[in-house]
Amino acid sequence: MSIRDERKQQSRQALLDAALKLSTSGRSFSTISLREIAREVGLVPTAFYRHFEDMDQLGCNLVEQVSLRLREVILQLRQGYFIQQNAKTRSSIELFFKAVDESPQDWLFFIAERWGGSLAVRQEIANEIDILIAGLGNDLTESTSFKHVESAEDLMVISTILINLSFTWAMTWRNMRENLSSPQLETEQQQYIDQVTVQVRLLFRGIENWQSAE
Amino acid sequence: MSIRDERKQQSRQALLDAALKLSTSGRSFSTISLREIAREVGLVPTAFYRHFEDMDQLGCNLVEQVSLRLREVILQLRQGYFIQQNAKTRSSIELFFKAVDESPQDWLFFIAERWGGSLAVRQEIANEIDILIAGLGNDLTESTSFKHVESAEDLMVISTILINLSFTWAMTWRNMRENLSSPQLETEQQQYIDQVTVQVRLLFRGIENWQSAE
DNA sequence: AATTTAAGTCAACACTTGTACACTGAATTT
DNA sequence: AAATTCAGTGTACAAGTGTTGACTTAAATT
Repeated sequence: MSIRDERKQQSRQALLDAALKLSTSGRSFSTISLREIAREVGLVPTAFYRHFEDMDQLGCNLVEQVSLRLREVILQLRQGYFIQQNAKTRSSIELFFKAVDESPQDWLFFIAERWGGSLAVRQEIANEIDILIAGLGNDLTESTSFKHVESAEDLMVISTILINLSFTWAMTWRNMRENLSSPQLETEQQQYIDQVTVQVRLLFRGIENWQSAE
Repeated sequence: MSIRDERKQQSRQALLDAALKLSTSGRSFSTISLREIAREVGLVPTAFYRHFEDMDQLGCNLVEQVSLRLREVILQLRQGYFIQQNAKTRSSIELFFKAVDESPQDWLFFIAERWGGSLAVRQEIANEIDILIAGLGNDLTESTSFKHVESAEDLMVISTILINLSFTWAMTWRNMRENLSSPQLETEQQQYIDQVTVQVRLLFRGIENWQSAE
């Protein structure tokens, strides 16, 4: 890549990073301005247009980028769970929250903007969620624990539940960090992990006793 | 109530209604302005301050009002389900979507602003969701289907799952209406009702086979 | 070495925004 | 009947917004 292209790429990435940072610091993507992003990066407002047509386009590109990272993380979580035979539900959930804490901005942006103010961004996220659900659904197909579930559709249903609930878990988890001080936080977090563990166990209990097309 | 108070109340309600309308027409609450709301109502911008300190306060009052209506609807759904003995899951879900279609703005606002741009609104909604969960949880305690579940906490977990999932259902339902044309819409909706029915049956299958504190 | 390309700059525009302040006039109270 | 209250008006201002067009200047191409 030429020097010029490389520098352009850097600026472009800086704009995306700034947008992600600003739209996950208490406000939402649709309330931050083109000028704010440029200012954050140290560029003049008009330079924005050298990289994106408008905020919507930046938003869509940001979703794409964030989605790629989330897919990677979720993939690892899936493998961690399905590969080891004696997988404990609780430790998997702990890993999930660890993943959320390692890149909270990705999760916050993705989940908050799912029903957020920009139509273009919403649609992009909807597509991406379909892919996430399909991916997890595929994993379930190959897992031994669900061999008795005959319908592939039913496995997609389970995947849908898990993905959607996981978004609520992630947001609730992050909200705790924002609202509680450090001594209280630890115990509340443990309690929440317990609670989510019960949620998942309950769900799996349903799958164990499931018969397709009843 | 005096004539003056009555008129004030009317204006106040008009402002709240306009805010709800504007923040559920493709954009979000934090992107609409005080002036837009006043314009929509037919008032001068500064008249806004006779009713609310700022947009955050209006937002909180709006959450309060919307919550009250949602609580009422959910209460009826709960009674409809628990009172009749031969309650069918599918018809209950149909009733749920009917409720969503009857006041879509309430659901859209409540769910979208749950992770939206205004901190004050977010906190108000969080409180309200806790109440919704507790209410449904109480109902479950009294239902014969769940007598075998000993721990009250476990019932709250079920309630939490149902409430959180229901929000996703409502939003997905509404999105279908926005993205599809009328011939396709009907069949897609039926399919989605089927899908959600499976989700709920799966969940209940889990509860049936549940044992607390395992 | 001369020319072209294009990321970033600069100044200026037409708008919208929240809010302060002094005002009007009908409903209320005295 | 006179005085008061207060929802709604009108003007004004400083600050922020998206977008325009003409510019610089270093990198890339010829």
